[in-house]
Amino acid sequence: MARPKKFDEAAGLQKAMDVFWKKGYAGTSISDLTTSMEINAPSLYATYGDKHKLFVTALQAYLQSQYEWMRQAVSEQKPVREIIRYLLATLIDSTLEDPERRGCFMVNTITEMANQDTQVFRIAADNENHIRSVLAELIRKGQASGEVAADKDADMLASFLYINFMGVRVIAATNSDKKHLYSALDAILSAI
Amino acid sequence: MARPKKFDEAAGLQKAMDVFWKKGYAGTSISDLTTSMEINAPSLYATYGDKHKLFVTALQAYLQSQYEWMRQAVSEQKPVREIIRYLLATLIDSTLEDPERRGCFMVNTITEMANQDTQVFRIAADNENHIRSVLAELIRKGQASGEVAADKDADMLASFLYINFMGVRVIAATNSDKKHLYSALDAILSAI
DNA sequence: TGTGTTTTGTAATAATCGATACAAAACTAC
DNA sequence: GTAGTTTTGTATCGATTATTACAAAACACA
Repeated sequence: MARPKKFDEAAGLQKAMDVFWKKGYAGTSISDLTTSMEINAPSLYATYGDKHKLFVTALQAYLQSQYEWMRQAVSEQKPVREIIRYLLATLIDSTLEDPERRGCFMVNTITEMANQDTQVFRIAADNENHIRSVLAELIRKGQASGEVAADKDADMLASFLYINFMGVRVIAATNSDKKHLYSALDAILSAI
Repeated sequence: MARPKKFDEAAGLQKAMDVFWKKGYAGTSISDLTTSMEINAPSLYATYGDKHKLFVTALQAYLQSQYEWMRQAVSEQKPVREIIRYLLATLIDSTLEDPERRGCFMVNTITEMANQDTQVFRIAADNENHIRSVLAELIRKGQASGEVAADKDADMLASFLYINFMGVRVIAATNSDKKHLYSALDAILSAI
C-alpha cells in the first residue's frame, strides 16, 4: 500500500560500485552517483544511507563476488599450481581488459583510505586474513597431494602469494605489456 | 629589489608531499595544504602553480628521493641477494614504522589516478620502467658473479621483483604483523 | 473511488571547493 | 629616503560539496 520503487536496488548498488571503483571515494560526488545510478539524491539517501555507507556496501558486494570467484576456482579438481596460475592470470587479464583500467577496488580503497578510516581498515584486514587462509588451505592441499614440498610453510607461501596478488593488480593498471606480466608468473610459481 | 619570501620553497614542497601522500589528491584540499605548509593561498599559487601542478611536483620529488635511496643500495659491494633483501626489508620497515601508515606515494597515486590522469599515467609508466631496469641490472650483476643462475631471464625476474615491491607496500599498510611480511621474503628470494 | 503510504522531483540548505583581486606590507637598489 | 618590485594578508569569487524539506505523484488496499 505504497508507491513502489522505480529502480532496482541491486542494480543501483552495482552502478555505485562501478563509479567508486573508477574514481575512488573522495573523487566520487553524490552527483556522479545519482547520474550513474539514474536516481535522485533523496532516493539514494533513503535507500542506501549516506555516501560513506553506500561506499562500504558497494565494497562489501565487490568482495563477495571476489570471494565467490576465488572459492570456485580453488575448489576445482585441478593441480594446485594450475589453479594458482589461473587465479593470477585471470587477475592480469581482467585488469588489462577493463577499458577503464580500474585495477582492484579493494587495493584502491586500501591505498586511499585504510590509514584514515577505521571501518575500511578493518574490512581490509579481514579481507587479507580471508584470502590468506584460502590460499594457505590451497597450499596445504598441494602438500597433501605431493605437488608442493611438504617442508615448506603453507602460511608463509600464502602471504607470499597474497603479496603477488596485490602487486599484480597495481601494476596491471599501468603496464599494458601482457608478456611482461605473464612472464613473471613463472617466477611466482617457481617459489612454491 | 623586491619583498623576499617568508617561507622555504623546498620545505613547503616537502610539507605538501606529506599531505598528498597521506590523503591523496582528491582527498586533499587547498586549505589542508595552506595549513600544513603555513602559507596562504596566493603564495601557494604564485610559487607552485595550481593544485595539480603542485601535486605532480611533489610526486616527482618523492620519486627522486626513492631513486636516490635505491641507487645507493644497489651500488653497494654486497651479495645481490643481500641487497634485494635489504630493499624489501626496508620497504616493509619504513611502511610499518610510519605512524600514519601512508604506504607508497607512487602506489597510492597509481591506484587513485593513473586511469584518469594521463600525466600521472605517464609518470607511473616511466617509474616502472626505471625501477625494472635498475632491478634487471642488479640481477645481471648477480648472474655475472654467479650468485644468480645464468639461464634465468633477468628482465623477467625484475618484473617479478617489481610486483613484489608494489605488493609489499600495499599490504604493509594494513598488516602490522612484521613476521608474516618478513617470512614472505624467503619465498621471494627463493625465486631468484 | 477514496485513503494511506512511500517514492519521486524540485529546490534549497550551509559549508567547502579551487582559485583570484586588491591593497597593504616588506624588502632591494639607488 | 624614495622608487620599484614582489610577497603577503584579507576577503571574495562562482561553483560544487553532501545532505535534506517539502510537496506532488504513484501505487496498494479498502
